[in-house]
Amino acid sequence: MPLIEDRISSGNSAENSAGLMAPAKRRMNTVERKRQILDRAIQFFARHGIDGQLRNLTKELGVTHTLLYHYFPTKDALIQEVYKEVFESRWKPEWEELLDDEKLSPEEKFNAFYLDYTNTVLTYDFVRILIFSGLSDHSISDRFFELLRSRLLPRLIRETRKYCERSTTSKPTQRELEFLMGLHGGIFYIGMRRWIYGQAIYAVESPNTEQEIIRDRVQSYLHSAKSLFA
Amino acid sequence: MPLIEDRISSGNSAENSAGLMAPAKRRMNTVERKRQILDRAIQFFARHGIDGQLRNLTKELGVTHTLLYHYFPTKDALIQEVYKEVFESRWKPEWEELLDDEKLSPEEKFNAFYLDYTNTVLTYDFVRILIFSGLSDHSISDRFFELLRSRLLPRLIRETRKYCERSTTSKPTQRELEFLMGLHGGIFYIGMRRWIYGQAIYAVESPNTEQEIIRDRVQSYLHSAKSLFA
DNA sequence: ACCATTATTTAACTTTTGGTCAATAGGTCC
DNA sequence: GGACCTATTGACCAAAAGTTAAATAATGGT
Repeated sequence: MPLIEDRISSGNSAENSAGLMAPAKRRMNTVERKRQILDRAIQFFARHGIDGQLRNLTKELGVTHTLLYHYFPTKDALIQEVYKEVFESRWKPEWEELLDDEKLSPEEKFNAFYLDYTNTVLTYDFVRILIFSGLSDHSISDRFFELLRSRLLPRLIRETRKYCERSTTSKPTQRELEFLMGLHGGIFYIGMRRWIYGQAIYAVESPNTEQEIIRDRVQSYLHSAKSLFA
Repeated sequence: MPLIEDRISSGNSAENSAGLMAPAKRRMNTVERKRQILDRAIQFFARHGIDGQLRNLTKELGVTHTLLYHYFPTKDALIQEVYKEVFESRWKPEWEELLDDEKLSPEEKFNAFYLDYTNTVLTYDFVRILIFSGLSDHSISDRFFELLRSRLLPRLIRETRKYCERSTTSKPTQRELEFLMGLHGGIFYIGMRRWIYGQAIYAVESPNTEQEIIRDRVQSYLHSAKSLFA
């Protein structure tokens, strides 16, 4: 009985009543519906964690929870697809190209990389799902860090050394890596504060300030590296 | 039926069978048992999150899950007490005294503070429960950050300015605070990597290295502050 | 040694929740 | 308009998990 009301008052149905969209398709084609479910599921599990209930998720979609089983064999399968989707859609191969670009200075690379990294990775969905994953089975976080460790960190260390005018041949030391993780973690912490702790960060001055923050920190990191590893 | 076996094979009962402890008290006094439950609950919820099941928690204690209701009215009440306990037991008023100590240099204060902060706050229980709280109702994280914001950050900014030989009278600027959060977040990230992502950090060289890491970062922060806010 | 107290257990209830399956009905093709 | 396909639903199940109430059994005081 309450189902009908829920359907009317939620999701696309509401928008329909405003006359802004095409009338509600009672019946969607498979690929479209699956896409829709997956998109919602990402938001949903990012907000409620993997313990969120399927009935609540489908309520947002305006369908019955049993419909999920038409598209995904089990809840866990759905979650794995959410993980995969979030994970694969966020990692940018361009980052590696950027850091390898011969025309840019180390400083420019750091600034450009971390600005884009912030905008891509430090989103509500990604930060929360990454951490939910870390808290439970590590299934996302391990893969993500492996990419970080193998693809990005070596390049960042190399650029750091270039900036310090040191040889880039030898293997990164523990100390160099840890110092870099200080910068990296400090930037990730921006996402933590915003999406985990719910803090409003530089709400007013916004877009410009973010760039300034990153610039300050990158500047500090590189400059200090020079004196620390001289 | 399986209950009996569980009780025999788990918790203090097992230790008793080895003859190492006093014989199992079948019956504990109220305050002692409550303490024991709370301690276990902290570990338990830190590991499994607030969705961990009471039956599993009490299994670790070697008692029936219904016994919990003799000490706590509801699961949520237990969790609130866990939150309160973890929160109140970790905050050290001495930090404020340390940062106000006239005999120490800014650099010494930063090093001493963050070393102790790391050892006190960056523990398995605290980091995970803080984040579980942030992910759900913010009940701990808000209070913790309020203390941080009102008690610690102003002092840390003041010491930063002293180090830079600037006036300490005016209100901290957004930019100064953000730069400080870079240091702070980078250090908190050590706990994240260790207790959320399960990464082994400087496992071999251990205790000394931690100090070195913090020193490097503090050094970098203060030094850069001097040139950034000159 | 007995009694009152209360820590602890046993059994049972309720709600929640992932999952199944047969029935319904929207859409398309002829 | 009928037939076929399949998206979608409704009723239902079983296990999980929080909660309650009554029964049991240590313990401490007299």
